Amino acid sequence: MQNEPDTKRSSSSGELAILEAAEVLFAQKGFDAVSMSAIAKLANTSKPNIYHHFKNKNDLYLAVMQGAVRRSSALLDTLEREPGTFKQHLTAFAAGQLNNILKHERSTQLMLRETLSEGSRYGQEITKLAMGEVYSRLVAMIRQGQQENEFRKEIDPYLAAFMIVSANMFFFQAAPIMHSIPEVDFIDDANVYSKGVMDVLINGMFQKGDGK
Amino acid sequence: MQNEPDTKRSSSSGELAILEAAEVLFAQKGFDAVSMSAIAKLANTSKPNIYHHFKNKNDLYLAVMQGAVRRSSALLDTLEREPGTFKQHLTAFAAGQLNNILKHERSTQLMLRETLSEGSRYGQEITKLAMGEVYSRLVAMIRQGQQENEFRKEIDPYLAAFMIVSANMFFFQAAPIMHSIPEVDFIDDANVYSKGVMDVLINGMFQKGDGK
DNA sequence: GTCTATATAATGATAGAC
DNA sequence: GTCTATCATTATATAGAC
Repeated sequence: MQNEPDTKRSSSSGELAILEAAEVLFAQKGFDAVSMSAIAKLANTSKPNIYHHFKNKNDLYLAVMQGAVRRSSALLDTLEREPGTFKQHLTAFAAGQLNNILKHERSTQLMLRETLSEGSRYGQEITKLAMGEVYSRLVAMIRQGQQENEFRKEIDPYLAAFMIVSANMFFFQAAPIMHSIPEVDFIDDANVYSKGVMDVLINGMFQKGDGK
Repeated sequence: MQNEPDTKRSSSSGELAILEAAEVLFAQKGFDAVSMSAIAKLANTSKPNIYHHFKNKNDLYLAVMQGAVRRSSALLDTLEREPGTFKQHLTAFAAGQLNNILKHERSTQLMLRETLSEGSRYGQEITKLAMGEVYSRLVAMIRQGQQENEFRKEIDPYLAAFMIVSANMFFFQAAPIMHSIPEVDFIDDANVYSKGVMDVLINGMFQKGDGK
């Protein structure tokens, strides 16, 4: 029934099809622009069947968000222990997170939508958790770099981490409108982009002799 | 104030109230989540009166977008000719654009929404124009810095400009969910943020002796 | 230009058969 | 679990009076 296991759902076969269809449509058009009929149609089922699995439209949306975020943060763990120097570590993490974003573009789109909706459907809390996870790891890495005297200590690690997340998120978000600018070639290759970004950022944070 | 250049509408008194109300609501909740009744109520008028001034909901939305973008890009001109060194110039421009974003938050919210909507209401074209204007100016400035041997020549000016725009846009977008993190203080002051960001970026692009 | 009243279609959600 | 049929509500949009 539609009771609430706090982290997970039963995920029967029909339920999965509904969830998948809903995720596609919610990511594409946003919560209000998607009708239950459209979801039912894409999931090859009927509207009442959706209501059999989910209490209402909000409940369905929440389930979609939770699934999306859970999938996104899973891959993050594999990036935690990377070999190499400190700078390589940070660079690899940033590139991995960007690839993660692009791999789960529907989840990302959903999360970005939430940040723009003010009186939100508590999906904003979920977004905060997901982004906060990435964010706090980045902050910790940069702090460590400062303690090892690799990075300038006057730099706010929260701000530096924010710049990395910002570059990754906005890459995803602006890609559709950047593709039409012919001189911009980095937008076609996330690895090229990430390398270029981290080159500037790490160089900018780097502890060196000459003054600024 | 409402002197109409060329392609603009009459902007009678009632029309302005409708446009303003629509902009507020569209920015807050998005196109589909806003009803004509709600707009009429906020504008202190009736629904049929909106249809007297605008052909349909899409037409109203387009008018809102155009007005928003026109207002945003107007202030940009004043930033073009800033005194000081090259680095000061770039820093001032970036800070000015961020202030511009925050000053016209409804316009910005509308534009960001457009980037997330795929089969969009041709408002995406408008967004591209508005962002492209800022973007191309930044690219030109960075290029000039490279020609004057102030910035490293191996850096893609398009990518560097993108990083600045990205930092500014995402600052605006993520502010709501960053405010709850107590250690993050830069989010409360756009000038502090912009200064920190440009410090890292300019330092990262700076041409200096030691290799990377 | 602005309104009341209304047409028409689509929405979220339910009842109840199988 | 899945469906057909239907509810009440709300949406966009129009007709026509003033």
